[in-house]
Amino acid sequence: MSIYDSLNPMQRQAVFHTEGPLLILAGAGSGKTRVLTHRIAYLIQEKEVNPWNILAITFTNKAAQEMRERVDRIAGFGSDAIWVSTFHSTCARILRRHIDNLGYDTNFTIYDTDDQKSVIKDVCRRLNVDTKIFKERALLSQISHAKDNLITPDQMEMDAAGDFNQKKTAMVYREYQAALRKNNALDFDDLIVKTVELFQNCDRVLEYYQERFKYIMVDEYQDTNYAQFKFVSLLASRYENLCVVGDDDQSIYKFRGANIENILGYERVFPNAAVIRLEQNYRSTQNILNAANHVIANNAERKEKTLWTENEEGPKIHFRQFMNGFEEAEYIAGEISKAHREGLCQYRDCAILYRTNAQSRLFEEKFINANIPYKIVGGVNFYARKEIKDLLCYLKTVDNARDDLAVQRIINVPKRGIGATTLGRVQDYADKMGISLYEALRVAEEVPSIGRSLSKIDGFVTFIQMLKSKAQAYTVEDLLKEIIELTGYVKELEAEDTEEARARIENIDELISKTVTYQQTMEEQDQPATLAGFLEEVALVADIDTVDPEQDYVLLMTLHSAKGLEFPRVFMAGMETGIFPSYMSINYGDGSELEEERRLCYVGITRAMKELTMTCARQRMVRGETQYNKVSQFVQEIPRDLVDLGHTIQEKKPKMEQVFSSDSKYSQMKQIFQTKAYKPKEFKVTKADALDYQVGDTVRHMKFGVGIVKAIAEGGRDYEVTVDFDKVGVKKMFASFAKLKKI
DNA sequence: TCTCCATCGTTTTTT
DNA sequence: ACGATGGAGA
Repeated sequence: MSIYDSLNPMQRQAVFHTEGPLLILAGAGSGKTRVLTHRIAYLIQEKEVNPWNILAITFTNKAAQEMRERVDRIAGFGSDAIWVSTFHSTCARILRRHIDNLGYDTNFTIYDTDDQKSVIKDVCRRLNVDTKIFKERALLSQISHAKDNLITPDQMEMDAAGDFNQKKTAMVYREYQAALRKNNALDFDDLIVKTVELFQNCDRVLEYYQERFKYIMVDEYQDTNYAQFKFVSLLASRYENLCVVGDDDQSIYKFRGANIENILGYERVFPNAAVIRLEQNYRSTQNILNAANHVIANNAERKEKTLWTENEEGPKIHFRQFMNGFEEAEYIAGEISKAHREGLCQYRDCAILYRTNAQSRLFEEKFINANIPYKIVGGVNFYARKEIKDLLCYLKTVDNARDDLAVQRIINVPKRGIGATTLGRVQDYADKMGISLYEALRVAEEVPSIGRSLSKIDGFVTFIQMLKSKAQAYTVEDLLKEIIELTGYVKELEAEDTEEARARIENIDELISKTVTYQQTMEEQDQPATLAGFLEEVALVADIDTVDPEQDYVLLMTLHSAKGLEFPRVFMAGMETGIFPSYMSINYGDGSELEEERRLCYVGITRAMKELTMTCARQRMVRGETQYNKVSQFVQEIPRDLVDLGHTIQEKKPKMEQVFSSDSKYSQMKQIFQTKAYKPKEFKVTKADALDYQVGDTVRHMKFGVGIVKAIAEGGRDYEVTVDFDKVGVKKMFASFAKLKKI
């Protein structure tokens, strides 16, 4: 009896086929993660491959972590030497060691979307490009697409020929790249592009990694772009042990440059590739799978296949139409509440999937009302919050003073009386001398007509220099705390004394605890905890990575975020024409967009294991105006006999008392909602009648660990508890946020 | 230099 | 509806 006996014949074939290129076409729920983990175990145990020689690329950090854990469980040991991570993290790691070959510093900064926008804006201003005609967004997306396809500014300009607009874009692209280089920064796409460039320019480096990664696996291959394809094929070109797993029906990132040709043309690129299909689904009931199969069959551009299952038939797909979005949300909240009360499911068994992030709001309202714990994935990134970005920019400046953007952001935060005029003068001087902004600040006395601002600038420079000198000896945590202390950032917020300010302080505490976690993880892995490492990790996390499977909450997310996940109970909300499929895919494009939406729908349906509910509203507020939408065509594509329609339309006659009670509840709720907007990740309960701990008790906090309660103060809607933690010292927090447990 | 207010556009999805 | 942006006034 071996661990491989539990696999079906196809899965076993895939596991045992270790040499040479292999394409696994894995339908939804066909156990591909199982195949990948067993394959890694097989390589290590039976083929005696050194774990060190294995590279596995996953779509998210969360998937990477899960894969490592599962390999650990079946292979027992050695899994920590396997390199499992996302494309972006993998490339960042390689570049941190070798990017000096391309003339960058190895402590480069990674720019997020906001940073990119600032750079583009600046570039347009310098080039006199009118951003009313050339939208920053459009420019960025064109640049990004060029990078996805490894097109350089020069090439873009050549391709433009006589096209004026295209030429202008190429110009902006070139200038944008120059600005990034000057700041010693890379954007997300650059991580891949520069790694490919590195491989192409430095044979030695390429050879090293080719030898190192003798066995390569890529998950979610249908969503790779050309640059990523180039990256893996360069790596694999020596041994050709490249195993890719994907499903063309689940390709949903074309808008991000994913090239479906990568998977469809795999056999052309690797003529000796073996192809294995996994078509047995182990996840969903027959009804759910049938529905999915019928929907996806409407797509013309696909590899024909039909998933089947031996699972039970299961309940029908529930479909409900409501008068408006409120009732829709209320219904779903009610259903989850009921099922939980009756012990049919835990909260974490349920997920609500929608097309756009904006749709999460209604659910948030109703969930607070119904006291259901939930977590919203996506939306505004934690690290994109103002207070977080400010502090991170301090860290960035300490780490890489060439990052002008970071310096610009913090130079007058908190207010130091250094305004736009002064900054402009220094910037001009820096440009003229060809030095970075920070260097110019250091020699500010040489800047013409700088006047009284000089002393203020000197103060700032001294401050940063002081931090820099401490950075070597300090942990990231200490450094961050020092910055907070000396800038008075938190003090300023405390003085504001608003709900909003308190929420920001909460976020800052969260950031501190993230530095602690980082330190711990690095120590566990026996790696040095560096400032650059922390900043990199922070830049490359997706919100979905922070989902904790141990915690019992309902997950709310977009269909895109749900890729790769599964839930016993799935609710697909907003099944309306114009919402899903989005109006963009209907009005623009050539129909391929609509097919992508349909694949998205297919992904959604196949997330469900036991029960699937689709809902829609007749009337919906979108961007402040009321829309009347028809039922989504995707719903119509499911055969009638698979669907349970409930009792016609869910018409709810509002009773007087309901109007009143819900009204007052709504205003109550709205208050909470506003504070929550800064802390949407945690479920907030209303003030507990009594806390089950008191001053002097020992309590445990999820992140800060064990500590002793020093004080409890009445604070309006909530208790403010002061705790002295063993690890992180004294903290003040709100009882309902902190969820302290007496021990 | 900072703060307040009006105007504008934005949204489909994300590493 | 909402946030970002830019202009005007203090």
